[in-house]
Amino acid sequence: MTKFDIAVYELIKLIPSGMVTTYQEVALRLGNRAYRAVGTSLSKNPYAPKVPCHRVVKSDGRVGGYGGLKESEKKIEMLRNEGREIEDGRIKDFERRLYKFGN
DNA sequence: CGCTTGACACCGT
DNA sequence: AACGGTGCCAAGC
Repeated sequence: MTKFDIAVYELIKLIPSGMVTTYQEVALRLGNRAYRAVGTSLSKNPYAPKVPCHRVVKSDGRVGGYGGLKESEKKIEMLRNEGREIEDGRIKDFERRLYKFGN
């Protein structure tokens, strides 16, 4: 557990239910381009579901990994339960559902 | 230290 | 559109 991890978790807790954001958005909000590092931190997320890491997806609208796996139906189902429609691993109307952190 | 590994992103074929 | 290579940054060993 590092400061970086904490920072990531704190940001992700701000994502409203039903919204999603990207690894890139999180990294940019932290002031760098550590999107890979963001994913690494989430893969170790000890606070699910307090930290809704399932709401963090790839910048192209694809769902991405969850639970330490590259692919996860679990993540998709959770997003569907929040109202997102997902087709073939990709969120429909992704751009419109994207939550951006103000700086 | 230096090298490798990711729940990623971007660019050129 | 699909692939592969390269860049990015924190962690682990």
